[in-house]
Amino acid sequence: MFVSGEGTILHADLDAFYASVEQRDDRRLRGRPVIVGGGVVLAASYEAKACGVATAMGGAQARSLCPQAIVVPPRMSAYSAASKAVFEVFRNTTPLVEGLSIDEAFLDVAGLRRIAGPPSGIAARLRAEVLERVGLPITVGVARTKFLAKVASGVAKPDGLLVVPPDDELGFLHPLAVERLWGVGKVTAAKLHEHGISTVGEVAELPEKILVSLLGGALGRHLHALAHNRDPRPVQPGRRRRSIGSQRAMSRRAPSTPEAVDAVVVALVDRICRRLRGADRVGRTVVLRLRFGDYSRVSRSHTLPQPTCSTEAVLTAARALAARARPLIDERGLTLVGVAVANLDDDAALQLVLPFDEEAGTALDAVLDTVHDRFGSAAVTRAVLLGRDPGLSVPLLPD
DNA sequence: TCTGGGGTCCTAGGACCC
DNA sequence: TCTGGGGTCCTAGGACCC
Repeated sequence: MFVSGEGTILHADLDAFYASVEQRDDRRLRGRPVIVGGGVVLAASYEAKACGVATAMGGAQARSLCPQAIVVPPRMSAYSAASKAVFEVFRNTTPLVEGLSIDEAFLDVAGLRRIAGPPSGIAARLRAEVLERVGLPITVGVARTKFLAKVASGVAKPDGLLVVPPDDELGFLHPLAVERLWGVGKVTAAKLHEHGISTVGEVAELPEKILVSLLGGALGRHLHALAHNRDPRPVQPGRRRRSIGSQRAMSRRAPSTPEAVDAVVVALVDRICRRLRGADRVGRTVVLRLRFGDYSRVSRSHTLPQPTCSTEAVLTAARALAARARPLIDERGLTLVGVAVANLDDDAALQLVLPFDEEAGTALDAVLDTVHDRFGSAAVTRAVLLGRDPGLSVPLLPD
């Protein structure tokens, strides 16, 4: 495939997102090392990163590396609002926006050349606009493929813009460390290092078969393709979330009695189901995730016959899973509980059609009983009855 | 130095079906 | 006496990402 001119895919990535929001909102933090989060580092400003502080690092280690750092508690609603504002700037640039997380997205600007000029100019204006409207620094990578655009923004960070010239993509890519490849983490990097492979170019020299035998089918083929700069994935604006979950750390000191675990499970399920209803989503699989004192983890899951966003239905399943895991909890000591609902369905409204017999005065009660059983009491109060004959159709409108 | 909270995707085995 | 080939769904675990 030959494409002339610059690539048309932008990867836009906010720099040290949470920390940048804190610096934006409190001028005393500007230019100084900032750590967001106490127990572990959720985000570190570039001044803190210069001391060696990294995301997900334990708080004690971070403070010893950077004693002068200012530690602030996270303000999730502020980050969420900032993210919304940034994504609005993205969508003003092009409708083809694929969000990857709260702070990064792909933008396809292929169709904009006539009205907005070349991608490098669009990218420069995008950065200026995010800074002006939201007050946050953002790095943009521009390339012909998503993968390369993401690599480019990673290399250009912080507060940078990097356009990968289409006629020298491999020249840009091959000298990079394998860790730059999307999908190569600690474990995979270690396996590659064992075989004397440390750059992308060295990965490219390996036959696909060898990579597959080393890393498994999907990852082997994926890395082989990426190392040769093959990435046909289009920017997908419509991507939807596939699971919604919530988790909470448990105190090591307090014993995780069944009652204590249940209280956490109830709170998590309540939060998740509110989010499900708020997003007009329903799910079928309930997953319980546990982490223990020895850092081992397990998950237990159960798939329901019908998708639901009902707190009661999800809670019943989650409680049963917790009961199954009880022996492990007693044995290893609980440090984290998570619940997730997966197998999400896009349907905004569910329809339930039941036989309706006008003669029998209990027909409506029977329908509402069924609605209650399947979707919970909130659905009953929202059920709108439509139609008469031969069935009664009840569209359920979640929150 | 022991660690948050939110996700994605892949693998592998077993049940079950034709 | 011992057994094909294909598929789907579910469960559990693991690696990885921000």
